[in-house]
Amino acid sequence: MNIYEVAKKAGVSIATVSRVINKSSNVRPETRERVEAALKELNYRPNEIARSLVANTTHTIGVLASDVRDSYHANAIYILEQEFRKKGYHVILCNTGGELEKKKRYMGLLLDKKVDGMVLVGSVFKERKGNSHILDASQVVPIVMLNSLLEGENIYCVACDDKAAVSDIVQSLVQRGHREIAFVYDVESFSAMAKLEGYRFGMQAAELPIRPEWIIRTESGIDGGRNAVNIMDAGGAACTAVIASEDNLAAGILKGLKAKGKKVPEDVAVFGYNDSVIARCTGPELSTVDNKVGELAREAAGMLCRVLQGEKISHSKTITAELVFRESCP
Amino acid sequence: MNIYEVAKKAGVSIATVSRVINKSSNVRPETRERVEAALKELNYRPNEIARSLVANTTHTIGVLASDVRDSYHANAIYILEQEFRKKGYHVILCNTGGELEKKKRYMGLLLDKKVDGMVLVGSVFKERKGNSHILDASQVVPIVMLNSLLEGENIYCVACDDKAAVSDIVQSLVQRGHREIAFVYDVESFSAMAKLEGYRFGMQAAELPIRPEWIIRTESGIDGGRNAVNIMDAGGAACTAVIASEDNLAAGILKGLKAKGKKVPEDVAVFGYNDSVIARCTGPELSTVDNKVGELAREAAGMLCRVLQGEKISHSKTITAELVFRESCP
DNA sequence: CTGAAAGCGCTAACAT
DNA sequence: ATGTTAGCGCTTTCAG
Repeated sequence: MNIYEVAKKAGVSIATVSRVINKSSNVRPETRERVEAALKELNYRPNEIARSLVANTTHTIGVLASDVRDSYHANAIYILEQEFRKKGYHVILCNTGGELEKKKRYMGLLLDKKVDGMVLVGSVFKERKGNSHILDASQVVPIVMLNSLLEGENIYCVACDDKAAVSDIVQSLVQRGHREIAFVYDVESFSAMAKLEGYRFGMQAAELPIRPEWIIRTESGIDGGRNAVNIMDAGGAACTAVIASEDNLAAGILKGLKAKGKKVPEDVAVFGYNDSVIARCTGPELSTVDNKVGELAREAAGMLCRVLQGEKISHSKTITAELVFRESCP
Repeated sequence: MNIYEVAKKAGVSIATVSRVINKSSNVRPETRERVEAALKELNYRPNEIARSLVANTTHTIGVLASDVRDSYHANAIYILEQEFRKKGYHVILCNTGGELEKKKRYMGLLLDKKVDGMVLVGSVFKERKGNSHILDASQVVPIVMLNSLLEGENIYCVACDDKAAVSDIVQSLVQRGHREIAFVYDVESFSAMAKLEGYRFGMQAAELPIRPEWIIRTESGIDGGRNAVNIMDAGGAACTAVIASEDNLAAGILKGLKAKGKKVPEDVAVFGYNDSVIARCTGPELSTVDNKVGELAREAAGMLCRVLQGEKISHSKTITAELVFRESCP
């Protein structure tokens, strides 16, 4: 079933069929009707691959994330897909994991497939050094980075101000009388580093000393959180509040504290990050940070679409997070 | 940058370039080297769109799920993407939501884009009646249904035996002395209905009566679970155990019970479903069902790939779930 | 072993 | 207003 068959059935040339399909230029109403009848009868649908080849645009966006299973990524991807769909774009999803090689390979494949643009979800995409693959790809298609920052002609960034958010947490905790506050994180991502900076900044702003044992790096996940409590304990780091860089870490911390007989929030206040469903499942429920992933994703999709339409837009946008207070730090 | 430029640089015809790219037939080593040098030097990469057009295959799979934010779907999609990637396929992701119209539209778009096959994730894709869009699409490309069942020439199904799993839960509960067991669910999906059947079957097998107040339909999510407790309470349905069709419902049930001063598992035992991260975050941690979504997804991807390679395979495969006992029902 | 040329299904410039 | 035709970038007969 192709355009030739339609043309034959309608008794016109393929050019005319193409015209009515694309609602372009002038076609005599009479002819148009004949063609539309043929279209309907044959149940014709244009081959998008052929269209892509000639139009040199696929209406497809490549979305890279390290791991969709992470709820932050899942949320971002959901919104991205919805928004792009509204604008007529498909989304090719790629789970790159953390390895640089894999990210590079994926980006190459997406370019081969002629995506119109890319969105890199999460701060793992900002490498400590060597972001040349991103720069290279941006020579070909526009790239939007969701929650990391990278400068480049054809690169656009939307990020949440994680530093400010954590600094705000510290301030809130200080107001509640806390002076010994720990910070727990897992991976050394751009975003985790921003949060750590926020912690440091907040402590300094409150003129509080920072003991090195209060900054704890652990494995990811609940077990990582639980383990962080052990590390803190072993280090003799008594503290009355803990800020975790992820809700799941905080959930583990809750478990760890409970195991040590500490009450939350009476003995120790706990803060998570992301406002994921986890924060509402734990007992006590977690105070956390709503880092507005939906808003970021909506913005990211909007930016990319505007760029694709040839608009000139600002290269970066920051969104402010919001603290959510629940039982673990009322 | 196209094959013509490479040909020119190497001083050969485009046919020869194509041959070395595709490692096909005989090319004189000497010529091959010249071409490979040109390839490297120009940093040439074939245009996959053009290839797709002539090959009539895109190496792309459409994956439809109602909502990636759901951790079950996210898990499925992660594995699907990984597995397909290994075999050289890309994945176009579609979040269809629950509406039939949207599902139909998406399937049409994917066919237009000439995907090589589709995977429908989750039991929302099996309609009560009117699955003609799926049947129609299966005339064009093979379709794999992950966790629902539909018969068709070119349709393949991988499902978890949810009925058996819930029936097993009931049996376990009965062994622990429970006789008054409730079942809580949210949407009336194929899978939820299978679980409900399992509940009924299990109760009957244990020769226990089923009171209608024990079967509760509520909204989705934590609040739905919490609400289910109120409904049960209002209905005067005293029971000593509750089985939820989803972990998040179970998490809500835990909260609801706590609010009513009931202790879990002492007063009421609670079972979730999915073995999601939620089950390990709650206090007490949830007993739940590991419904092997990873295994299902791996199997689904494997089946589709085999079908695409022309293999004849069985049209359906069932995977057995596993009960996971934690604090809410030790 | 290599090249010329047809064709995948479509759009768009150019004729008529 | 409509048709003819030349590509888009590639693979694949078919000749040589």
